[in-house]
Amino acid sequence: MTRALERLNTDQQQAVTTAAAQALVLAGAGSGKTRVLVHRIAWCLEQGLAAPTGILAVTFTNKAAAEMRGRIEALLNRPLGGMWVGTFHGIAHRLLRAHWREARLSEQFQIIDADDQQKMLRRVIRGLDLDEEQWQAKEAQWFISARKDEGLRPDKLHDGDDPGMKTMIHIYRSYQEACERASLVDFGELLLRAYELWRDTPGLLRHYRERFFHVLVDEFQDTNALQYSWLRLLVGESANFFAVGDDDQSIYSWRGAQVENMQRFRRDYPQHALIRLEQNYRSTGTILDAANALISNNTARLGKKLWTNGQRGEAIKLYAAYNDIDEARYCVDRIRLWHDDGDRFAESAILYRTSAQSRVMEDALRQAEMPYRVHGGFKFYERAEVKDALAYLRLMHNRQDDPAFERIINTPTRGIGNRTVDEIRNTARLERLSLWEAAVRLIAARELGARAAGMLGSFLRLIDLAAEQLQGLALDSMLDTVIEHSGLVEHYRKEKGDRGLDRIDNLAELVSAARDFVPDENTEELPLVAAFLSHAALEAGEGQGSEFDDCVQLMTLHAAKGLEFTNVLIVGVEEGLFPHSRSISDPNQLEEERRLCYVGVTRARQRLVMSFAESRRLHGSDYYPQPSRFLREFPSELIEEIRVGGAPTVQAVRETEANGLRLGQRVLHRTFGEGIVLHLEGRGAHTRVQVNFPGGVKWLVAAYAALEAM
DNA sequence: AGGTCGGATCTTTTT
DNA sequence: GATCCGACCT
Repeated sequence: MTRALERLNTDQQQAVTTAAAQALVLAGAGSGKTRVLVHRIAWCLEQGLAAPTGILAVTFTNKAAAEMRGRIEALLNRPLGGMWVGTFHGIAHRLLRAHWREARLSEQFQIIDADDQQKMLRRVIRGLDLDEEQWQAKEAQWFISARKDEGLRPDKLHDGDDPGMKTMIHIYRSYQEACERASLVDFGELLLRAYELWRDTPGLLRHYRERFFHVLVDEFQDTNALQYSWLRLLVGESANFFAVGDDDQSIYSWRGAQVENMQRFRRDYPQHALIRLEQNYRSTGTILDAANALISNNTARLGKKLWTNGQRGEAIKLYAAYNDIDEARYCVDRIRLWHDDGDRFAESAILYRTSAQSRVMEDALRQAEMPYRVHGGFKFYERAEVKDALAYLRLMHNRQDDPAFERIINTPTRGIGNRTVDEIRNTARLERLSLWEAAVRLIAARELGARAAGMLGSFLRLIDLAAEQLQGLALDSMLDTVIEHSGLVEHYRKEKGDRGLDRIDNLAELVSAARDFVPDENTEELPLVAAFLSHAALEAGEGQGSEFDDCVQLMTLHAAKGLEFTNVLIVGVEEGLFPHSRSISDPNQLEEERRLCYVGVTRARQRLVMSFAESRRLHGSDYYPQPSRFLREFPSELIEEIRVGGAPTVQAVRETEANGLRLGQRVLHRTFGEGIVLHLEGRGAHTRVQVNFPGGVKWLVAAYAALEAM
């Protein structure tokens, strides 16, 4: 009996055994999507359709890649044996390392994270003598990343006689030149280079096409234009392409993901098999009915309806809180009851739309002395002190690494001031040199004051000398040496409060991370230092440990995708917050918010609680939001409303609507013209409406404004 | 060179 | 309300 088909339902078996070269699996939440992918691989191997070396499996997150790797090995009961399993970025990185010459990269190239990228852009913008108010690094970063995700280089862009666009393109070009000079590659660049590598090197493409005849992609709905082109290039017309995804869980369009890739796949591969996995093994019937009803309000879906053989389960609880603090208290009470009934804390998750909402929850949890863990937020390798120490290592590894140079030139402070650094920057820009080279030249040319030259010289010597001492050391001793020579520990010791001590602890943690570091199969060919630096950039690492402790789980709805919990509480289900005010006026963004809600609802196995507050403190002032429109999209028989104070019920909101006003509705005003309703506040004669008119956003009292519905 | 103060900003953030 | 940034002061 084949292991590949063990414990699969008929739809899953159909997907796993499909004879079609290209298959698109529409896998609903909780329908066993990763399972199907893993079993598909086992099937191909068992049937002799592929050798391990012929398989490439791609996902988005390191976590998902690690899980996939583990599950494949467990199912096959042996190591991967030459299979490539990784994230898009990890695989792209592996290709670029293997073919750095063809990719026109330096052998020493390093990866910069979003933070370094932004700093670099700030420098570029300054160097171009542009007004930093008008040309913000953040916006330029967004622009450049978006263009790279579309596969566009500066010379492929047209300014359309728009001076703003012209400048943006100019910034893009200058930034790219700066990266090349410093041998640096940002996240988008990894993908774009890897794509161009294949596109422009036919021999290489042929090699990989012959090798990877089986390409499998998880979370296909999250691919961007470039990732799709890259896959398409590899697969060509005839290779096996197994894509698993769920259009209803597409929640990353704001960072370039294109659900349209699912339709594109269907057009590009007319012979494909389309398989739906609709049987859900996770949630109760009640939860699935709610999820189905909610998502049916979206248009342009590929269509899918989840069902289960399981139990109906409890009604969904909807708590109308007096305010955000009351909401948090309710959540804590609720979790306490579940815990008393025997659920572990870790089986309960609190999900929210924005990270800012975690604070009130944390306060309540701490007060109740309930253990909790906040997911997301600061990652280990993103901490300033860790990046400082790594910057030393990076600069010793590659003197052209400008962001590393900038980061540590005066950290810890060593008497090299802004004037000197500016001088170096200018020289670097004018002479097209790296900062390091510019510094060397300035000293040689005696163009600096004696004091500055002395300080700078000793900094350069410090790096050179330490770099020499590192030769032949083990990775953790290297970091130990670097940390010692840099004087970082002394530097942080001076910082007041416990913060400095935390930082020193983290440096020690970095050394032990280096000691325990084992490259995965995507980086094992590299020198250990390079592998470690790449690892630090590509895998920022979770924040604080405690992963195995029994804690209540707190995270944003985005971060919850792919996870499941016995008990889920979705809080702040209010207009303006969820859906977020920034998404309300755009129908596409609104649908994405609804998908986000769908993702949240389908995380729950047994029990789902949603809540909204009558008033909420946000950005330091009080808001009086309406319950979210999403709440009205759930069939009322599935919901049990819980009300303590005088909070408005969803029923009351339905009455307000009966007055003819609805959120998102087009209305006509005698003097302001046509607009869209953004907010509703209060009830009956006191109803106030916020409307987005062409002339700006206005608050009106509904009773007087005589708005006409359109 | 480093500290302090005022002002602007405040969605989500796989890599 | 918190944080991040830049300008200004010491």
